[in-house]
Amino acid sequence: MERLIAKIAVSGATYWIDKPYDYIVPESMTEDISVGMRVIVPFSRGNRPCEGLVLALSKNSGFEKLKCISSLLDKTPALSDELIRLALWMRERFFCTVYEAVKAMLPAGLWYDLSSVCRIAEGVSKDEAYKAAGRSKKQLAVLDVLYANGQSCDLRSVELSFGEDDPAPALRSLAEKGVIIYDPVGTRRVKDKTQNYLLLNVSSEEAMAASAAKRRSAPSQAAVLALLADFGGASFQDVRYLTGAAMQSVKRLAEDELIFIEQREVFRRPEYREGESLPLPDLSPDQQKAFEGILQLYNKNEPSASLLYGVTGSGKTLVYIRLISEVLKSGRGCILLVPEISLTPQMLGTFSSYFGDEIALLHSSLSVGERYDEYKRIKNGIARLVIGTRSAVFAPVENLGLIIIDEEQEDSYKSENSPRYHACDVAKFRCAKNNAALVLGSATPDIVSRYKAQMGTYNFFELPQRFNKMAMPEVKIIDMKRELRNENGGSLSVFLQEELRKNISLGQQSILFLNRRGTNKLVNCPECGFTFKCPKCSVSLTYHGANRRLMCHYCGHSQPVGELCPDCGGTLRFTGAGTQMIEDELKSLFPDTAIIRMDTDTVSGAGSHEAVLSRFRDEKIPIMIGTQMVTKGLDYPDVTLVGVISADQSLYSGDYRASEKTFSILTQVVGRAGRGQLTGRAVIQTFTPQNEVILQAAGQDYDSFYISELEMRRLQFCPPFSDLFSITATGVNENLVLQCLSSARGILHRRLSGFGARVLGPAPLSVVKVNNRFRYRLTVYCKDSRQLREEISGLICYLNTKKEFKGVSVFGDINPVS
DNA sequence: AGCACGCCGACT
DNA sequence: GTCGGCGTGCTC
Repeated sequence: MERLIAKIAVSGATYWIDKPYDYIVPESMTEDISVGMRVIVPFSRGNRPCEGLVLALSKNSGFEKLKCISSLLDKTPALSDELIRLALWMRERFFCTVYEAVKAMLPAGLWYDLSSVCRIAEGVSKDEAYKAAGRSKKQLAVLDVLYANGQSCDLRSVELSFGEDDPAPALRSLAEKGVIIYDPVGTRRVKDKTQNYLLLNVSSEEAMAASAAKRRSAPSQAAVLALLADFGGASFQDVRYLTGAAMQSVKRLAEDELIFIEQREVFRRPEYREGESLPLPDLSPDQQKAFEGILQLYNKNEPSASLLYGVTGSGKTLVYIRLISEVLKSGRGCILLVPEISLTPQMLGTFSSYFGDEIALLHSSLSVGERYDEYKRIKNGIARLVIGTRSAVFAPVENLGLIIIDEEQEDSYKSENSPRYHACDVAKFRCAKNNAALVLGSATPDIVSRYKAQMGTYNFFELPQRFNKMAMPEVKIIDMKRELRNENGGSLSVFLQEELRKNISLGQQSILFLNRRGTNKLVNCPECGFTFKCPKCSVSLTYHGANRRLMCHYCGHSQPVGELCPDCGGTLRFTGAGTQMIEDELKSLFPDTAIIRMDTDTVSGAGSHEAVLSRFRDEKIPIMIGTQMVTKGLDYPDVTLVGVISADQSLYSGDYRASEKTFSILTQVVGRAGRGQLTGRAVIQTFTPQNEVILQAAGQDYDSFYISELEMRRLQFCPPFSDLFSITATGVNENLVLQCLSSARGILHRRLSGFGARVLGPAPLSVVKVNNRFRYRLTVYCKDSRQLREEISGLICYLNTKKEFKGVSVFGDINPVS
C-alpha cells in the first residue's frame, strides 16, 4: 500500500487546533507536488475548501481515515525550506498559526481567493436531476440556476440568486444524491503581466530587403521591419510608439513568417527618481572603522549582530551603502529595512544611484501588482538588494548575507495584528540560518539593544560625530507654565515667536513639530458639551471634511452631521486638527508669511508626502508645521530653527517605553536643525522643564539617558530585565471577558510559580470597546523562555476552548507595543 | 472559528 | 417530507 502523505498547515485551523494535518496526495499529483507549495484541501466536517501549505511529504501517517488534497495552487514552491522553518518558529514565538505566518511572507498578489464551482455531475440528465430534487423548492431553484448557467456556476452566484435565503442545505442534499459536484478553485488577485515581444525570423539583411519592398504597399510593416533590423527585437509597445504600427501590421508580418511574436514577462516597476550612478562614497575615519568592523564580522561567514549607534547626521547611510556594496560583490543578497514613514523617493534616489536595478522595493504604498512584481524580481535573483518596510524582512532573497534595520527603535517594526512579529526577531532568525550579518542602526538605540551591546550580545559600533563636523544645534527649553502665568494662552511662547520672526526676516526656514498622533478634527457643542461618540466603540467620532461625515477610526462607522447639536439645538463647533489650530495662530501672528502644513489631512495617498516636502524645499516656504512625519528624512540645509510645540511625554502614559519614545522623537526633531552651513537652533516648549528626559534630549545626550533609563527599567522589572507577554481577551459580554481573564490570572499564578513571573491586570486597553467588543488584557512580566511560551500558549488554547467563556476570544503577544 | 449533526416543532 | 432554530462537538 504505497501512498504518499503530505503534512499540511491549513488556513482554516485556529490557533488552538493548528498543527500539521495529514492528507493523501492523489496519484495524479505525486509527480508535481513538493514541499513549500500551496494546495486546496477539504477541512473540517463540512469539507470546506481551505488553503494549505505542504510542510513535508512522507510515506506514512498515524491516521487511518485520511482525506485527499483537492488541488495544487502553485507550480513551484511558494516558500523555501528556510521560510517554512521560519513560519513554524513564528507560531511558537508569536502565538500565531503557521498559515498566518505563511500569509505574511507572501505578497498579496500571490494570495488566492478560494471559491467553489458547483456543476451537474457527469451522466446525470436534466430529468434525473429534477426528479432527484423532488418537491424541494430550494433544490429546484438550485437546479434552475445551474441549468441557466450551462450546468455549472460558482457558489457565490448561487448564493446571490438566493438573496436572503441560504442555499447551503439544498446544495448539500443535492451533492449527497450525487446530482451535483463541487470543485474548489483558487483565483489569484494579480496575474503575471506579459507583453508581446517582436523578434525577427530572418536575418537583418533580409528584413531590410523586405522592408524596402514593402515601403510603398505597406509602409507600417516596412517601418517595423526596419526597426527590428536595427534592434533585433523590441516590445510591441515600443514598436507602436516608434513607428505607429498597429497590431494588424505586426500580425501580418508574423503570418508572413518574417517575424515572430513572443509572450515575455514584464515587471511593473514602481517609479522613483533614478539618481545618476555614483562612485562609492568615501568614509570618515569613524565610518570607516564601523564599516571595517562589521565587514570583518560578515567575512567570518557566521551569524553576527551589530548595533550601529550614530547621532543624527553622522552618516549611517554611507556605512550601509559600503556594506551592501561589499555583500553584493561577494555574491550574496541584502535586505535593508526602513520605518514606514521614512521611505522617501529622496532616499531611494540615493540608493538607486549606487545600486540601480539590483534594488527591489517593497513598500505598502506600491500597488499590489508592483509589489508582486518586485517580489518576483527578488525570487528570480534579478534583484539582490531589497529595500522595504517591516514585511520586507521575509523577502525571498537567495543566499542572504546582510540584513540592516535602520532606526531599529521604531515601533513600526512590530506588527500589531497576527502574526504579531517583530522584524528584528525575524531578522535574527534568518541571519542565524544564513550565516548572515545583522546590523541595527539608530541615532537613539532601543534601550534593550543598547543593553545587549553593553553585555556583548551585540557588537557595538559608534559614529560619535556629525558628518562634516556640523555643530549640534543650540537648544532652548521654554517653560509653558510661565507663559500661562504671563497670560500667554496660545501654543507659541513669546520666545518661539521671536525666533520665528528672526528666521522669517533672515529668509531662513523653520519647522514646528507637534508631538501628537491624533490629528483629527472633533465636533462638539459649546453650549451643552455634547460630543459625538461611536455607537460601537468607546471613542469620539472624528470629522472628515472630504465627505462631510463623522467617522470612527476603529470600526469604520460613519454618519452625516449637520450644523446643530442634536441634543440642545446649539450651533456645533468644529475643532480643527492640532496642526491646523497652530497654523491659524501663526497666520494671525505672521499674516504675510506662507505656511505649509503636513499631517494626515494634507498628506493622503502615495506621493503627497513627498509633494509637500518638495514644495517646502523648492519654494522655500518659511514655516512648515507637522506631526511625526516631519521628523524623518528631512535634510534641508536652509532649516535653521526647529520648534517643539509641546514636549510633554504624558502622551504615551501607561507605556513603560514612554520616556524612550519621547527621548527618541525629541532628539530626532532637534537634530533636524542646521544641517547645512548654518548653525541650527531648537526651541522645546514644555510644562515640565525640569524633566530629565527632556533635558537629556535637549542636550542630545543619549548616554546619560541610557544610564538613567536602564536604572528605571531595572527597578520596574521591565525589558531588558524581563520580557512582557500580554494575554488579551475580547468579547461582547464585558463581564465574561473579565471573568475569563481573572480565571487566567489564577491559572498563571499556579503554573508560573517557579518562573519568577509577575502578572498585572486585567486592565482595559486604551480604547476599551471596539465594534461592540470589550477588550482587556493581562500582562506577564517574566524572562522569555520556551517553557514560559508553552505555558502561555497552553493557557490561550484552554481559554479559547472553554465552554464557560464562549464568545470570548483570547490571543497572546510578546513584548507588545503600547 | 465554522459548520454539520441531531433533535425539535411547524408548515404544506 | 421539508424547513428553520438551537445546542453540541470536531477539525487529518
